[in-house]
Amino acid sequence: MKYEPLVIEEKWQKKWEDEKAFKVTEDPQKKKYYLLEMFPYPSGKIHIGHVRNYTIGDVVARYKHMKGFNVLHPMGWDSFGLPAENAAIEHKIHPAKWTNENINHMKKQLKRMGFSYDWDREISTCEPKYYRWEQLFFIWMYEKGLAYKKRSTVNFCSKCDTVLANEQVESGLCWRCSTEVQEKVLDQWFFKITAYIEELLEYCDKLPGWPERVMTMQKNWIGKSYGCEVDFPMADSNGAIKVFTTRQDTLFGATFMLVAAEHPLVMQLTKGKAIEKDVLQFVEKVKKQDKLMRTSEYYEKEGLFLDAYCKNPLTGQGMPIFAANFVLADYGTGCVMAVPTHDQRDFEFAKKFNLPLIVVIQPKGKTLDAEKMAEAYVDEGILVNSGQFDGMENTKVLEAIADFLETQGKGKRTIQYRLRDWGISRQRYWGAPIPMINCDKCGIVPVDEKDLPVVLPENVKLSTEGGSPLAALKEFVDTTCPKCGGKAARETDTMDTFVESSWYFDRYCSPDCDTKPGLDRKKLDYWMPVDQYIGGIEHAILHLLYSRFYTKVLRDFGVIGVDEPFTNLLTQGMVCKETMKCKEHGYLFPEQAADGKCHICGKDVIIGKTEKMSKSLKNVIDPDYLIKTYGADTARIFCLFAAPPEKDLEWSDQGVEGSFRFLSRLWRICDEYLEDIKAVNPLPSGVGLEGELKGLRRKTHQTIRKVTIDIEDRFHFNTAISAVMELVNAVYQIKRPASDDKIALATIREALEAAVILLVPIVPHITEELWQMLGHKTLAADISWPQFDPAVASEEEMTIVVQINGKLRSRMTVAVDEDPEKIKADALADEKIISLLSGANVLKVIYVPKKLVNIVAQHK
RNA sequence: GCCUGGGUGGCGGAAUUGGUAGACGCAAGGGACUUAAAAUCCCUCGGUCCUUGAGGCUGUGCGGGUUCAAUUCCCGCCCCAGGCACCA
Repeated sequence: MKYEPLVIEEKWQKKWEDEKAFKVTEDPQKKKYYLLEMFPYPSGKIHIGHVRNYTIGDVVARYKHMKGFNVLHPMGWDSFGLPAENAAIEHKIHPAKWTNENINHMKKQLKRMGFSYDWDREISTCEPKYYRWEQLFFIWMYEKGLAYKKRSTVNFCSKCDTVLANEQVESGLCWRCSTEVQEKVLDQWFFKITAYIEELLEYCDKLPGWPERVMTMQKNWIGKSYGCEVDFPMADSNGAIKVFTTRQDTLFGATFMLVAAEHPLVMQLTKGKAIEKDVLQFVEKVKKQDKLMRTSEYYEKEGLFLDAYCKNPLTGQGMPIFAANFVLADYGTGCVMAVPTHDQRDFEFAKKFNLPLIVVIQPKGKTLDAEKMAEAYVDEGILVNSGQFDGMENTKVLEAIADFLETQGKGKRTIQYRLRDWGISRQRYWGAPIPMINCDKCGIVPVDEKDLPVVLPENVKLSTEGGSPLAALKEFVDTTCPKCGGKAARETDTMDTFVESSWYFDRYCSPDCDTKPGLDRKKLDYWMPVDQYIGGIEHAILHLLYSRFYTKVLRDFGVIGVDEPFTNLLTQGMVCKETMKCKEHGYLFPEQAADGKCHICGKDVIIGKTEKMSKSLKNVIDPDYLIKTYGADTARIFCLFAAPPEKDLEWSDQGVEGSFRFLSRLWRICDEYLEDIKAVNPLPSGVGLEGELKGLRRKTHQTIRKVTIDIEDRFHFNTAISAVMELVNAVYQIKRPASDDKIALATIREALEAAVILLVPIVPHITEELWQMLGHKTLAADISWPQFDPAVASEEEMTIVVQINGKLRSRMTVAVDEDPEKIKADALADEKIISLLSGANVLKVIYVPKKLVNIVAQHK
C-alpha cells in the first residue's frame, strides 16, 4: 500500500470533527493548559506565515494533550479592519459579506491543515455579541477616567482618510497604504495607558517566560528616564522656560535655548515683533517636514532666532532662544537647554549660528579647548567651569546638582516617560462604534448600559471620498440624550482594532457568555492566564503592550483575576524566499518562472535577494498548492524541520520534497513489517537482548528521551524530527528477522510504534493511519505520551577521546562505569599516545568524565 | 546614530553547562535493482598537503586574550538582519 496523504488526511479530519476530539470544558480534576496563537485577520487566504505559526502551536497543543493536560486551543478572527473597507470601495461588496466569505474560506483551509482547535469556541470580533462587551468596558473606562477625549495633533493619512497612531506610522508613511502622513488637529478618544505605566514597566522583570528581547523592546518603548525639570528665567520679563534634562551635570555649559517649532511659546515670544512673519513662515515649513526625517541624524538642523533671551539659572548668563526643527514638542516640555560642548546636535547648531561654547566636562588627563573642538565631547570626565561642583566626576555629580536645584528652588527631580496614551479613535466604518453621545446641553454622555450594543449599521455608503461613513448616516447619528432626553448626536468614531485583540483571549474562555460583563469569571479563573502564546515578532510592542494594559484594566474592574495575560511567549521568525524577476516584466510568482524562464517573454529569470514572503515581491508559496501536492503533514513537518521556530525560515522546494520522502519512508517501513508485527506482543520487561536488537531498543528509548526534551523544554522541533529520522534509519539498518522471531519483531514493533507516537503532534494524519494499521482502536491523538526506560536508554560503553595539549590524538572505548584512574592509565598506555609522547614530559593528565582525557605534555 | 539579535560546509541547520565541530536533511558524486527511466535501497561527501594513513596541517566573520581545552567566556573590529526616538 502506498502513502497517499490526500486520501487519509481528510478521512481523519472528519473523524476528529465528528468525535469532537478537541472540544474542552473546565475540569477541576485536570491541570489546564491554555495554548494560544495570534488570531488572523481574515484577509482571504492563509499564507505560509500562518501555516508556520499555527503548526508550531498545534504541535505544542497536541503534545500537552497527550501529556494529560486539559488543553484549551481556540481559534477566531480579528475581523474588523481597513482592508474590508478598501475591498468594499474597490469591489462594491459590503465589508461584512467580504469578511464572512474570507472567514469561511480560511476556516476550510485551517481545517484542511488538521489543527486541533476547539471550533465551538470560534469568535469573530466584528459580531455585535463580541464588541458589545468592549463597548461596556469603554463606558466603564470613561467613568474611571481611563478613556478620555482630547484635542490633539495627530498623524493623518489622506488616502485612508483616517488618523494613525504615532507608532502606526512607518518612516513617515501610512503603515497600511504608504501614503505620506500629514498633521491634523482633531478631537480624539484616548485610553490612559500611562495610568498603568509603572506596573507595565515593573512586570517587564516579572515575566521570565518572555523573550528577553521583547521585554527590552517594551522597556525602551515605555522609556523611563530620571532627570530634572529646570526653570530658565526670562531675561527681560517674568516667567521662565521649563526644560527637562537628564544631564544636569552639563547645566553650567548651557549657552542657548531651543524650542520645538510647533510649541505655542514660539509664537508667544515673537508676537508683535518684526520677525513675527518670518517665524510663522518657519513654523509652517517645519510642520510640513516629515517627523521622522526631521529628527534623523543627517537631516539639516534648522533654527531661527526668536529675538528673545532667557538666563542660565546657575550662571546668570543670557541665553538666546531659538525655534528648532529637531526638537520634539511632545517629549518633555518641548524645550531643550543646549550644551554645545557636550552634545553633538547642539554643537552643530552652535557652529552654524556662531554661538558661545563653554567646556564643563574635561576628560581625565586632558584639557579641552572650546575654540579648537571639532565635535562635542560626549564621554565621561571631570567638571570644570561649574562653580562649587568643579573637580567632581560628572557621573557622580548628577544627584548633587539635583539637590542644589531643589534647595535653590530653581528646579526639581522628575521622571519622564516616552510612552504616550493610546489613541483609539478611527474615522472609519468597519470597527466597533464608540458608545458615546454628544448632547448640546449635557456634553459627552455614555450610552445607557441597557442600550448596548451600539450596533454598526449596515446601510452605509462607502466611497473613495473618505470621511467617516457613520457621520454621513443621519439615522445613526440622530439620537436622544440619555440624560436629558433632548436631541443629541452619536459619536461616529470607531475603535482601533487593537482594542478587540486586547481581550479576545479572555472571550475564548466563555465565548457564548451573554450576561454582563460577557466574561464568565469562574471560567476565566480556570483558564487564564494563557500558558503559551505564539506569534510573530512584529507584535513585540503594540499588541502585546496593549493586551497587558487592557488585562490590568479588566482586573481592576473585577472582571478577571490575573495581572498579566501571557505567561510564556514564543516569537517566531518570518518566512522568507528568494525573489525572482524578469527584466521586462518585473517580479514573478514562482509558477510564472518555471524552468528559470519568464512565462510571458521566455527571457532568463534573475534570482534576487531572499526576503520576507510578501504579495508585492511575489515570492509567495500557496499553502493550497502544497497541500494538494504533498498533503498537510508534509507542509507541517517541513515548516518545523527547516529551522527552529524563533529563527527566520528560508523556503526551499527541495526541502519540502525531502520532508515528503521521510514520511513515505516511515510509511514504507511500517507497511513492510506490518504482516509480521501485527500480532506480536510487546516485549516482556525483563527480556535480555543482544547485538543490534539491543542497540535498536536503546535507540528507541533514547529517541523518546530526546524528543520529549526538545519539545517540552526548547520547542526545537527540528532536532526532535532529526532524532526520529535517526530512529527510522536505524530500523532500516536492521537485518530482517524471520517471521517467527517474536523477540526481534517485538523490538522492531516497539521502535516503529515509538516513531509513530513521537510524530503524532507533528504529523497527526499519517500517524493516526499508521496507528490504526498497527491494530489500535483508539485515536492516536488521545494516547499518552510515551515514557522512556532510563536503564534501557543508558549506554554500556562510551568513547573516550584522548588529547595531547588539547588536540585530538586517539580514541578508546571503555565501559561506562570504568574507574577514572584506569581510564587515565589506559590513555597513557595507548600505542599511538606512547609514540607521540616519546621524549616529552607529561605535566598533567585531565579526565573529563565520560568525555575525554587531555594529556598536557612538554617536549624536552 | 542608538537598541536588539545574528555570522558554523555548496545550502538549511546540529553541537542543551568551556570538553570529539559539522547530527539530521537538501544538493552533489558513486554503487545495487531495472531492457531503460522514475521510484527505492546502500555508500562517499569542510578545505588542503603528502609518503593515501585508523595520516599531517588547517577550519565556526576578522584580530587579540583567558584556559590543559573556546563555535561557547572576555576585549577590540568588520559584516548582515530586525526595531527605533537626535528623548535632551
